[in-house]
Amino acid sequence: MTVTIKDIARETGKSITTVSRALHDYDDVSDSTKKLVRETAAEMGYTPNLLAQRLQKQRTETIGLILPTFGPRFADPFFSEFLAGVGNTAARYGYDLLVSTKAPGKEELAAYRQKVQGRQVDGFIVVRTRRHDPRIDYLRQAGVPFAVFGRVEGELDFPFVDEDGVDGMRQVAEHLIALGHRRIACIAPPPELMFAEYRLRGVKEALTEAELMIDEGYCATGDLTQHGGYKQANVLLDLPDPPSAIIAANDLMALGAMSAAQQRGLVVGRDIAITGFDDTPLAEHAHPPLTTVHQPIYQIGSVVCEMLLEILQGREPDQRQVLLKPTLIVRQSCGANHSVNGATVSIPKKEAPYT
Amino acid sequence: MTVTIKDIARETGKSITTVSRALHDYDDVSDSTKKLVRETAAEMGYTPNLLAQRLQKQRTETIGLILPTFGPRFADPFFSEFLAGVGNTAARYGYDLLVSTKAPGKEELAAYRQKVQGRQVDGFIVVRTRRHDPRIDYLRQAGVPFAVFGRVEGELDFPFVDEDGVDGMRQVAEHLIALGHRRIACIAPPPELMFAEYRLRGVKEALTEAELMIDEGYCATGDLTQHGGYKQANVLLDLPDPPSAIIAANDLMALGAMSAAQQRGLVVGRDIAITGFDDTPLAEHAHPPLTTVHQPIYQIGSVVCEMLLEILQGREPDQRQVLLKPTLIVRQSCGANHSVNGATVSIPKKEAPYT
DNA sequence: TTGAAAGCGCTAACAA
DNA sequence: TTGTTAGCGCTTTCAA
Repeated sequence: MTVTIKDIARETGKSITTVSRALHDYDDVSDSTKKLVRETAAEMGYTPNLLAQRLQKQRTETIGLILPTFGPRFADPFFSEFLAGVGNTAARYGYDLLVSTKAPGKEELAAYRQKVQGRQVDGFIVVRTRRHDPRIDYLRQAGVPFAVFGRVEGELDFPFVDEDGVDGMRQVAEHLIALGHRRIACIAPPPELMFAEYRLRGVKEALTEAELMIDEGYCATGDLTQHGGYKQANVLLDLPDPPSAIIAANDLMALGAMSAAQQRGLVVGRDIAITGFDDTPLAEHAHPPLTTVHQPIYQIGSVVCEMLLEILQGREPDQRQVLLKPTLIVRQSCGANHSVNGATVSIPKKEAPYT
Repeated sequence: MTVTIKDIARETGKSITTVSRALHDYDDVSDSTKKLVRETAAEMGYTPNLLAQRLQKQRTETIGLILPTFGPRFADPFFSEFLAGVGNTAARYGYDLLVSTKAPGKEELAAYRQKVQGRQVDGFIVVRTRRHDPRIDYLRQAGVPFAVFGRVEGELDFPFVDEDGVDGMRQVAEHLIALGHRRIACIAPPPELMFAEYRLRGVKEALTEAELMIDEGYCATGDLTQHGGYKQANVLLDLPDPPSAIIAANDLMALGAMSAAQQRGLVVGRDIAITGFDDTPLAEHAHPPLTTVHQPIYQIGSVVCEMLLEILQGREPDQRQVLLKPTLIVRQSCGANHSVNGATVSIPKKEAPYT
């Protein structure tokens, strides 16, 4: 049924060994036999059985990616692009990508173990790091190669790519402060996520420098979904002294916050400023378009995958730890400018909308 | 380094065969040896080498999923949820998921071939079908098991799950007609996609029944992204006699269309009706919330995966061909109702906004 | 330049 | 109830 190396051997009258070496272009095989072997292989439609090759080589040429899902409805515009970055890079190196989805927790860790011990992957890509990340602890201790999108608290002795969340959020907060905002609230990510720390810190640093009060009541925590952003924005807007600007920790929550504000009849970009983080395609086409921080997510996927692959091939990656400087993308949701059909018009802006 | 069955054999003084059978709970092994073997296996931290098992069994216990990407920026809120549905189901059956991303075309087909011939997968899940789908032709001809999300033109002799796009779009169009709309335009998907056919047909059937003219100029084609929806909506709105309602073929394009309309100062849900398809979480939190057709994407992923797995295990799936009846989700973007903080209020609606 | 033989880790037919 | 043996498809010493 399927053609094996043995069939080619029989067909050409050569030995299995010779066929194998001919196919791999060893230089101790005569050109004539090489030619013969290759031609018959092609004729017979031979393709190597990767399983057998891998068993022999003790390498799987597969990298694992276990996506942490939160809740059943896992519609993240973020991960699909990341996945494409990782996948395309892996394919370029001839590697396969083994993907699964698991909510953070025991089962998740078990999935890592299982893939390692079943020798199904050569290494892992880890995403969405937690402050103390059991996945990284495990991989480190087990000696399994891995590369990470994100950082953790404590020892950063592993290869990673991350965006500089502190810097990104500083830019956002400084921008809002420059626009005259004084009552700036934020919707933070779940605190166990490492990037929550950075993004929050960026906001706080900017506020402190501007000598603005940091009110704990102004800092809500959302679950990174639109719904979460919506709920938390409502909490903030219900405060006796509501904020004039809301910094959401990601685009999805910003969108939710926008819809909460709009439902109250507020005009986003005039009555209230709202900003996001990630610059997903959603941000550009939101209404109004969302001011946010750009994160080259496809590239990040690509680079983190490349790091891992270099390591797996025994090479030293160009850079082992990459911290990307993010770019602030100013659109209309913060009221800084308002572009209609390409023209930029400024919008009447109140200094302190609610006072 | 890693523990194999041989190590256990040596340790227990049993033969390799006995160990293997003990671990698999064969009933021709004495309880005492079973116990002994299992305990030592556990002690030594044994986990089977799946590669070896699979080579022997000639089954990979892996299913392939090659995502067709369109353009570099592939942020699809749709696929991640689908992926979760497929992935979780596969995991439940003990199957792995091999994922890659390829733009439709030669390389894509080559990827299928390579995975089949390298015996890396037992079967495939195919998504986003084209009218004449070379992937399905190939898999059919190669005798590789597969299950499909979507249908194709011609012979439907394979297992699939699909939503009834005709019905879904009929519901949308009929709803708009009932609301008094007479100038209904649509932004269709790329025509090579099979679901374009169904969704378009649904619209046309409803319009024909209502004895409304179907103007070719009223049917734009978008690339399923927000940007595409934005561009095409602008084309439609620039017409001398612009539509009073725009039916977009998916949520993303609907969102883009909304932002185009809003940029012109139109109030969506009052001056113009806009509808989507998919009911991604984006729809619910759009501003205004988007009237759309619900598609249980997680479930679809789960069911299509289950079908394939049943087939791979030699069983007959419960249902081989599933056509889901979609549900119309009426929100505010079509002007039918307008819900504020849970209360439903009707909005003044113009019969023919532009006349 | 080529081939025989061992072995990657496992399963399964067969014999004992 | 257990062990011997062969073999999945391949790579790689080692000898010829």
